[in-house]
Amino acid sequence: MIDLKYLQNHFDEAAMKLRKKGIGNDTLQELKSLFASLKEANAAFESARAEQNQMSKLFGEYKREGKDIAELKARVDAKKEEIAVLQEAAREADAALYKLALTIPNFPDDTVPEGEDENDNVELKKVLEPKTFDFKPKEHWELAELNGWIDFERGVKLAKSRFSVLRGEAARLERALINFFLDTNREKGFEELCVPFLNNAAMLQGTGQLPKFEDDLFKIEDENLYLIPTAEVPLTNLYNDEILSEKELPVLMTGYTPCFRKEAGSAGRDTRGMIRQHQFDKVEMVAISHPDRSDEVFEMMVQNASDILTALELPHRIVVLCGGDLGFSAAKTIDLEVWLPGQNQYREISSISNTRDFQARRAKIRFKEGKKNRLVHTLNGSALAVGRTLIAIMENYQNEDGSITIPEVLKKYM
RNA sequence: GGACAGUUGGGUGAGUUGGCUGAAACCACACCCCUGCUAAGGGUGCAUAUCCUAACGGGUAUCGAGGGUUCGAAUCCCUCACUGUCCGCCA
Repeated sequence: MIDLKYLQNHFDEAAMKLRKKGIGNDTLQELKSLFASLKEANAAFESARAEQNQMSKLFGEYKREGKDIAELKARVDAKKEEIAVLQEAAREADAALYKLALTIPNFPDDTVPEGEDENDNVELKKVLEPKTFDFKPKEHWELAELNGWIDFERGVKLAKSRFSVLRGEAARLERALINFFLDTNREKGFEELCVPFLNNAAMLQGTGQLPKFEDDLFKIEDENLYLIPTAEVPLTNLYNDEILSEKELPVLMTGYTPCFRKEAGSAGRDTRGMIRQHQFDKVEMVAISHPDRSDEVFEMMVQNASDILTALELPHRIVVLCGGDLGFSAAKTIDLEVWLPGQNQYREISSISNTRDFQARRAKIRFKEGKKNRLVHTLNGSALAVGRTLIAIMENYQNEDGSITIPEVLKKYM
């Protein structure tokens, strides 16, 4: 959630920032006035309640001294009626404010380029040159079929479309990648965690998936639980409603989880192959950082993800997302896009974001700075998306006969 | 799933004949003093959120969550959640 006081005191600045994300002034004006209404309603309620509390105290004294309480009781009863109305008004103001506030995206950093969509993202650099093939490289689904690696049909039978089954070497390679990613992250100082794959609504709200993106989530019937769309949710919310000590920062965490997404807005996109599935494996990095040092942590995370791709000898490029392509919670996002020779294009394989204090405010993650509590910064990033790495390996390591060479660094995991 | 017990501040843990307890005590933590060496002692501060104030300070809310009784609830009642133990089932 954005800082409402900042919105109140620096409206024009705030509005300018959110324009990058396509939020209009009207919405912000409404938010600002809801905030003002809440403050007003609260003030009225609280002062009335203060009077009541005052009288209640007197009540005790009167009784002890044996005074007549009839008149006092009449007064306090009248006050109570007044309070009931004020309290209800304050509650409504609160509900109205948060209903809107929770749907407002984070402010983009000033360094985020302007732009509408992914076409306006800015490439920062390329790492490793795409390899040239002396034959026409195949796409991963052709290779999957040739090698019997992915069983799309039976995945659909077991669940529904956009589910698939990895078989044999592919399943082993998937597992090898998970281990390789986790080991690498651990060596960089990330603590490895194994977390629940179902999280409750409060946690999903903490990281920003709820209330606005409920349609993208798989929900468990009759339970207040959702399948996680990313390990960012459990890892970040590990410290939900907690106050850390300053010396614990930064908290660096990594974990492997499957991720579940309805891909509701992506009907028709990437229907062929394994690029966009309802369930995919991912190894995630999450950092809880001191707010003054989150930029360094961010750089480190980008570097780490890039290093992993380099170790796998996979050509990739590093792209900074423009305002229009930035996710809801992110202040800044850098994507790593891996080269897919079969598709002849770069495709996203990692997305690393600094959410600044946006998630911290929602999830109430703070740290003690001296005597005061201050919101932390939270960051998350894939290192890496496992299924897409598998695809990248298939396409980049393919041989003319359709066989696939196992990358050197993975051999010890196979 | 059944039975019983519990849920208080960073931790342990008092408080359950309703008001003087937002919360004793101890531990941890921070700062200061003394002392001096593989220690110890003394002092002060220390829940969260929010509002008012230049500040001092004060208001409001929160003792698992929500609701109720009452002038007034951590304390009484109801519902739910969670934890523990025993039983059942189970990887």
